[in-house]
Amino acid sequence: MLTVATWNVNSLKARMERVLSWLDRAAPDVVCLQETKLTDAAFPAAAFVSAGYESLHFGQGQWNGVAILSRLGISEPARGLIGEPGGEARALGATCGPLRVYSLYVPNGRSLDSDHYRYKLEWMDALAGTVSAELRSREHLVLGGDFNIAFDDRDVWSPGAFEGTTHVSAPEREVLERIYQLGLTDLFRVQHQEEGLFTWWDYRGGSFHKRQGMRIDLLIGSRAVAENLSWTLIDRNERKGPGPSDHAPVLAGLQIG
DNA sequence: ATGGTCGATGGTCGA
Repeated sequence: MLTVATWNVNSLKARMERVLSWLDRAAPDVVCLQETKLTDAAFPAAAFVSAGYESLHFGQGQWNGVAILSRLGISEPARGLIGEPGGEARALGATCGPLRVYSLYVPNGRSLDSDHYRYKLEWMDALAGTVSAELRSREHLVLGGDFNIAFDDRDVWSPGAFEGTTHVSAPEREVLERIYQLGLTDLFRVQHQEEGLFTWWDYRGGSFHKRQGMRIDLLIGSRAVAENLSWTLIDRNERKGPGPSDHAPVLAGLQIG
């Protein structure tokens, strides 16, 4: 059994204590982290070594920043996507044992009429191209990330509340569908079909306790990964207690390796 | 419910 996970930590500096205790408890083999908000120089690689993980980090400080932790070795780093717009630290690829892994922090989009929304769609185009290229040589591909897209209405607490906003617009859902059509699967959704299973809750207004969230953090696997999927879960407990990220980790168990 | 919260900052902005 091989466990992969993704978690938007919303500042690794602010979250490090929780991340280390979660690693100890959840014992994942490969972890994709997003929003580290660190420079590469400030990334706490030594602390992860002490916890048993090799790591790669692609950061810029202040905003964005993605990392991969691995207990299965880590090699062949890819910083950024093929033809990626923006030049921000939002995508990091690595080979971890039998898996080719990407940690992804998709642009938020802000609003449907903003340049940042167009940037989001262009960024997703670059992701589709990169995935397509990776699939030519890799059988076992896993994308873990904060996609900032709720693929269908089951993935938001109130479809009415999201009308006219980002995360649910048809172009966003279509570009994610294009990635699925390359042969990839939303690993959590294939096992859990009900509505109201979320990975992100706004800090404001007690959203978590009101169960008002979105499912935007995804583990997406190629066919060879999906065929060997054993279990998936959202670690809701990590959204509780003092000093949580606004995102919960998502985990998957694979019968690989 | 456009934010009453966070985290980057050290003004406000981004989510």
